[in-house]
Amino acid sequence: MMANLITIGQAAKQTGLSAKMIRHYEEAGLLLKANRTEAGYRLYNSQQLQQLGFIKQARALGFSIAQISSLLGLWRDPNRSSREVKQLAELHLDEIKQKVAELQQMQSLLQQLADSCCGDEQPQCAILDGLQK
Amino acid sequence: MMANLITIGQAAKQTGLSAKMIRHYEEAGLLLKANRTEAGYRLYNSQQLQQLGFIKQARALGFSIAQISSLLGLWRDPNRSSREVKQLAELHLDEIKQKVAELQQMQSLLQQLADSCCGDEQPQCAILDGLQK
DNA sequence: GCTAAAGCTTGCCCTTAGGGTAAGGTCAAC
DNA sequence: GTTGACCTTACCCTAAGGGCAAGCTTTAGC
Repeated sequence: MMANLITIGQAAKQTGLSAKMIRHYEEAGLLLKANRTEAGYRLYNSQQLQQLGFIKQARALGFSIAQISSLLGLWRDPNRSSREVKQLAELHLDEIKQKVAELQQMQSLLQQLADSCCGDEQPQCAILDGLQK
Repeated sequence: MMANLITIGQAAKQTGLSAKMIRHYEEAGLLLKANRTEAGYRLYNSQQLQQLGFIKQARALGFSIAQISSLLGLWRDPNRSSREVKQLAELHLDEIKQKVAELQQMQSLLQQLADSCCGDEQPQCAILDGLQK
């Protein structure tokens, strides 16, 4: 069995994460404590690399560390039901939708103010007036 | 002249901010150091209340403390040009638009994954498969 | 007048998801 | 044998506050 173990810097390059993130995920409990060399260097195998990739994808979709912890638990659980996974995903989807709505509300109000400000050399400014009200 | 000075708790109630936020804004330099009673209690007048209202409105539009510091500087400056204000607003508007775009991208990808997950009792799950790839 | 409650003060730790830096140990190449 | 690249832990920093503790002040009730 070719162990093919790599250090954290290699793992970082291969996954696109930073070494700092990988240590952070370990400390946060997403990963089991990595094996170490005699000198204390962390060592990763291909399975752990795959988990790191999973985490990266989940982060890219905006899942929090806590949510990813749950997702990884389901991922590792052969008795999971996809319903549980979908529930987690839809909860997060709702969070995203709400954030989008909030931001769009801000955007709309701010755009209105900006549109009504002539943006010239005069001190009179509809934006400041709007904030003052 | 009826001074009409109020303590921080009253100011908080009247502005809808928390006392903690008001102290935070003072410490961050948005407000001049509030006058104090002999016992050290902060006192606010109507002008300062108006500034707090301004800050609250600006926060509601998503401006950061640093941006609000600039906005307040312009607000207080009789020689300002509305062009400067509008520039700040449009910079922030661009930030918001970018954030919306990022979130909508996440939303779209996550929705696709969720849609392709049947969400039943089986362990096979398109969401986990998608995160694994 | 006394006392209890409510309000104020500062100071410290906590949150998210890491980034940055320092001091020091380790490994590989030359 | 030494230099440079890599690794380790530990600490402080971010934004915008929330929460709590210890202690002082003011107000209200009796």
